[in-house]
Amino acid sequence: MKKASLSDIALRLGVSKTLVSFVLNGKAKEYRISDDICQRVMDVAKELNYTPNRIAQGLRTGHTKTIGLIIADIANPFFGKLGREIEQEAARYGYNIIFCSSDENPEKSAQQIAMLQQSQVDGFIISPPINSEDQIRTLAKGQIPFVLIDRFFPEIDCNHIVVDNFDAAYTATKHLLSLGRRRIANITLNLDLANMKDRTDGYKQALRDASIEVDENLVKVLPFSHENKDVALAINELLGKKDDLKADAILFSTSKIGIMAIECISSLGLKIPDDIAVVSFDNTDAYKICVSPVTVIGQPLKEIGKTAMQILLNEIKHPGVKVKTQKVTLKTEFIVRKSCGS
Amino acid sequence: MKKASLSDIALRLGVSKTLVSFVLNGKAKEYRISDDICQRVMDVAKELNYTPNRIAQGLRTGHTKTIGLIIADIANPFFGKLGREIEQEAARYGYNIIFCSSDENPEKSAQQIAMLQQSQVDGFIISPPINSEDQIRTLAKGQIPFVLIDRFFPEIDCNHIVVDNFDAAYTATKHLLSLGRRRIANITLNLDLANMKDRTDGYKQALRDASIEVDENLVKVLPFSHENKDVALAINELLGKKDDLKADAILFSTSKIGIMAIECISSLGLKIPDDIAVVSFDNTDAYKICVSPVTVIGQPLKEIGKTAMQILLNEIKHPGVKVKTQKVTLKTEFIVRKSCGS
DNA sequence: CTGAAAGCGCTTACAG
DNA sequence: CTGAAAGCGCTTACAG
Repeated sequence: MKKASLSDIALRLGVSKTLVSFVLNGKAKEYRISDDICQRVMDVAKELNYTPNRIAQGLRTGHTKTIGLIIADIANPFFGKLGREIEQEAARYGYNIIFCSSDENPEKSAQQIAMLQQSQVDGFIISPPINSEDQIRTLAKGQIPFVLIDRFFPEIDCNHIVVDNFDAAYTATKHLLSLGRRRIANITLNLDLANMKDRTDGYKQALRDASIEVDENLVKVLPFSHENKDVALAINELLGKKDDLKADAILFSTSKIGIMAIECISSLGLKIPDDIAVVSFDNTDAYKICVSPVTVIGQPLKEIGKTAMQILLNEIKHPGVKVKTQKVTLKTEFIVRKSCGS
Repeated sequence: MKKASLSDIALRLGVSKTLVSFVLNGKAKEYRISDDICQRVMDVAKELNYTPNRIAQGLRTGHTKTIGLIIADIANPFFGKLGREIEQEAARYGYNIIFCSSDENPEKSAQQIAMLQQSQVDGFIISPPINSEDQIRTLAKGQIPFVLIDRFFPEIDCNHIVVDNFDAAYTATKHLLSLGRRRIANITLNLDLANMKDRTDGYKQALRDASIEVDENLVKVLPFSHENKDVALAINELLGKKDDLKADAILFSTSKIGIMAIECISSLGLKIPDDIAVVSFDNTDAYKICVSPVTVIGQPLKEIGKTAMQILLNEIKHPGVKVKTQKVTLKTEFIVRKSCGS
């Protein structure tokens, strides 16, 4: 049994599709359609189990009520939680989310953007990989609203909502310093990524402000597709040295790194915080039940997701009107647990 | 600057849309279109930066190349990882995924199914909440292919792909028994959910097979929306008793429960596995860095996701032909770590 | 080999 | 108050 369409209802009632459309879209009073006919349309619609074809609506009206979300990896709890917040906010306004995991790969994200454009999404929320500047620039020239999250490109003028990464890393590093740690390391990802760079910059600045020279050997940069062995190598280089060359604390720039690193540290038989203090970005669940619960920099995921959707929906509502680009920087929350000692 | 359409190309070249459509869809040789014209169409398409409107294609052809995914919560790493596998497999065939988190709420899932139907998805992958039997039954009567994952309704004949929950729980419980544990508890979710029921059933059977009477006081059933306090209450009831009434081991039926429970156990100052042995469903990252790395029942997420998509795509490819419903049960992997002692 | 035409299911000026 | 008609951008019989 095929789905009922507008004309099925119209035919049945001997009225025009126009009428049916008006009634079903709540424009009955606007067009002063008689209560009688109005009621009959509704009745038949219910009887036929009518439900509008959004694809047809989309073709006609030009908006599909779906938005495209491109993040690094939906399996990463950080992005999963962010996705959830975005979904929730979107649902409140009847929008659907198509998600795409880019794996921080600009070729993939380019292809995903193209695909989503073909699908006529009404807007994008993107966590752009490195080397995707051109894609974003092209997007900025186009008509489809979008907002960047988690990172952005300082040189591109467009909506974005990020977190004060510099400040967060600075705070975390100072915390470590205040507890007497001096050989503080940082394990991070490709520094071409603005957020990662800011984190490492904040870390370095805190050291300098404490008159400690930055030792580049203590900054380990991992590839995006890092696996346990990459992390293990970094940990070995950091901790497998003589006492006065060894790191006595580590700042992890992502929780994915942190989890792998802690697993590695434990397997080496080292104790946190006694042998090594540890602090990490992202308040992931794993850190709560860790050998030594991890002191973290928590990000306001709810606020990021909600704000991103709000900005997007606002632009979708008012196409053409060039509102000021929204550049939002949110504060993080520093949560002290036991992994830094006391 | 508006997006170029088929007719823009046709107009420019003074040919018909038909022709352009044929060329761009790789049917040039099938319709023996001259190489010359073929080339010119391609050139103009590139020049105009043409890209097909999938929404229009969808309206015309009846398939949108998008599939709807309904799971409990994309922020839950279990579903996040599953979503990732599904996305990956879907992408290989040019399909997009719209995801919806139902929160195990049947009203929400009903609404999401309706929404996705209106969006003309080509198929569904659903992890159905309790009390959604009617929705699934209705779906089964309809034309849109779908496959259930993680749980299913034994009385409804439809595609599903699940894991041998009974066997997994049985194995885990036997493991605990073999290590001398006798007062083994189980913390689970609403047992109306088939997978949860199977887990608890497997647990009970293992006890019976070891001639141990099942003590219903040791089975704690939490609401779906459980929070720390709910888990804390269960833990207190299990461990806050006199020695011979106290549980000496717990099987967690989900990792979400497990993580909360372990956090709670730690905060009580109890040691795993000395004070209490612990084993859990789902090999989540958190368990690897846990106070005492947790022995788990790992699910074959990759295979679940991949198989589900395969079944779905196959049905989409062959509409109408009523293939046999696919009912797949996969094996789990029992991974022994330190949380049960030795 | 190529084109005119219909139609997917809707919305929305326009006309009366 | 109501309807005929156009059109969103495509695909696909059908005809020549």
